[in-house]
Amino acid sequence: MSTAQQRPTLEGVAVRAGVSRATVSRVVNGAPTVAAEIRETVLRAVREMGYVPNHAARTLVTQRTNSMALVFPEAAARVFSDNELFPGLVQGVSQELEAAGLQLVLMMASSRESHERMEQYLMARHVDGAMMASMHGADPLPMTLQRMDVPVVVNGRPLGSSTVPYVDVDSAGGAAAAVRHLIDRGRTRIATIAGPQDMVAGIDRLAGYRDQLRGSRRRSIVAVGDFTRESGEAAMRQLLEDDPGLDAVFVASDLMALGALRALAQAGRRVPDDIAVVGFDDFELARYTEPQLTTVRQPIIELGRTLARQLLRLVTGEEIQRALVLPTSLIVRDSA
Amino acid sequence: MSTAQQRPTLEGVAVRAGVSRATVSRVVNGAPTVAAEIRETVLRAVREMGYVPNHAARTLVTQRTNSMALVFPEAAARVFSDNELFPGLVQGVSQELEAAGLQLVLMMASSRESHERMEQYLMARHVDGAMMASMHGADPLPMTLQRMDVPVVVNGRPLGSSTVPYVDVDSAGGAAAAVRHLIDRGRTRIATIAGPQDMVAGIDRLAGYRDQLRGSRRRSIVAVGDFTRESGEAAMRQLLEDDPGLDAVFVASDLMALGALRALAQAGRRVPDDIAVVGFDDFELARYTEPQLTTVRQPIIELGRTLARQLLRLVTGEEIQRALVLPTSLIVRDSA
DNA sequence: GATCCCCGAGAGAGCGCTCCCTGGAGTCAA
DNA sequence: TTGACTCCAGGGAGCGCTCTCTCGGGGATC
Repeated sequence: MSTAQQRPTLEGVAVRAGVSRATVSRVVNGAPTVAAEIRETVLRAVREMGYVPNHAARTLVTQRTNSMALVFPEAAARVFSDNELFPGLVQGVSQELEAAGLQLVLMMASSRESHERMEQYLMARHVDGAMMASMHGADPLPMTLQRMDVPVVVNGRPLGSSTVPYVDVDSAGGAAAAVRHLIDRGRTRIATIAGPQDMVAGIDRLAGYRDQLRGSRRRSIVAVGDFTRESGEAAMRQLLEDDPGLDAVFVASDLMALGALRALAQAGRRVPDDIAVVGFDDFELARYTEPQLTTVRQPIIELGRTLARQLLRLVTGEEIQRALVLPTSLIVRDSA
Repeated sequence: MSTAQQRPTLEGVAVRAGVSRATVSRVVNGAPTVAAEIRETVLRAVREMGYVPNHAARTLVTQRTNSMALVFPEAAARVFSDNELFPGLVQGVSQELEAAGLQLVLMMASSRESHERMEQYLMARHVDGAMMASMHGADPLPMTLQRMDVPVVVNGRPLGSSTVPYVDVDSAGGAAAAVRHLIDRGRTRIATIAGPQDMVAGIDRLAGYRDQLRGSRRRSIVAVGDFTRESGEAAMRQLLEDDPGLDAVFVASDLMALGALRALAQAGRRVPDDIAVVGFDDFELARYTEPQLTTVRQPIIELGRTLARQLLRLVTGEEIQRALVLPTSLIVRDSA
């Protein structure tokens, strides 16, 4: 029943324009060695017939697929923080690829075996390159791909030894800025609720806090959470108990800051009057807390774009810096 | 410098296994007409050489690309509510496609011209089918694709006349359930803060509220917002002013409910004691409000899966229901 | 006016795969 | 034993495109 929309081919256009297939190909691909008159004729035929090149045929001979993969390995999407960052990242990547005329293939592994399928797929060069996001732990896949000459860029400094190029945000710098802000506001006893110490973000944010505090000859007061609200609440209670004289806390994620805010409210401490609070991430909900949360913003869309741009360079064989670190910025609202 | 990883081809495997190309093809594609012994030999060769079929070559002859597009037309990603739903939708779609061995091509239009590029791309059958999400207004693209025999399914009941199959969530039912819950709790003067009336979600949620209220012979009290927190806050203030005797409000989005909560706090009304509040969406932040928000949840991952499943059926030529509506469910927390 | 170039168009091979068609070998009934 | 038939493997065409190579013709040069 289907109308069998016979798509026009190069051949068809060639016949209509009264030239050879090769000439049409030249025109379509913008080769300079075509007489203006003939080019016009061909373009008209292309327009009239609604010709669009067959992607598969082109890929078959050029060996380029004109598409890039964005990979989220292994149930990454479970974590709320990933979910929050996901849209921005995709948007950034998407913008950049679109500008380059490339397609985005999204791959989310949901199980161990799909992880293997992904590996196969990428190794088989079904895409021209891959970006890997939300790397938890030390996934060997990026290195494997690199060894097989598949261009790959990862999001976030890889843990362990790795020579894969990456793009990250300046977690340490952001944390330092947050602490500096607290110091500037005259706070003297500044604690932190750190993130898990097996994740780069957790490690770097704590390091930034420590460095800045050390620089100003104050002692650090540390509790560790796991980036969830509950853990933030518990950590805050602990801190209050350990050191009731606190007048500020830098919390390594907005979600934990939310928990901290609640613990503080329950303890009857006013924010920011009694205790100043700074978060990290600038999640949407940071604007909806009471008081609104001062926090560190990551340039998430820019991160996506940079990821894509680096991959593009890699694919075209340009030299790239292995590490690219994007600046974070302190968003001052009401909580500090 | 590149090691020029000569990927093995069917031919190579055939030589190694001492059979013809056609036979290898049969084995790889699981044709039943191959002797067990030969199959084994071939499979061994495949394994040893790490053979993976060339996707482009296969597509060229079969005319199937083994990939589906998920399309977000025109700057959809601007809206927070889309951002919140985006990850779940993608996850659902992705799960289902992965199970079917298909790839997901994500397309986000960022401008008018990219909208055209998308149209070209889809019409050129670079994918086997398309899912369109976040349809704002009455985009003609789905109908155009349908006319060109490109399988397409949209998310959300299309406004205007359209014969394109869609999957939606039961907004009206959810709203009705929310109102019923309020009635059951003994509330008598139940207002609503509706969403924009040029969006299906806004329309349907208001309709559900009205129907349920009419059924119980109560009068409806309506304010209209635009799904933002600010509009929710303003609308709540308005309602309070218009009808100080309110004892419940159904808010058509969690974000607006957040605003309403704030307005109520400022007006010194206690929730849920003085006024009960029910939201809609079950965004993550609904769990972090004070008090925690009772709200209507949409099965967002399931929505994604269903979207993909419907498209799969469409592509394989099965008959499908044009409209599929997934149930919503009331999540009772503390605000009502 | 003959020779040499160079520019621009066409011919043709082939990318890796599927699938139709052919044909050989084996099976079974007559 | 033979013919009809089945079963299964191979041959080969061709999907739509790119790209190299070839070749024709017009202008410049002597």
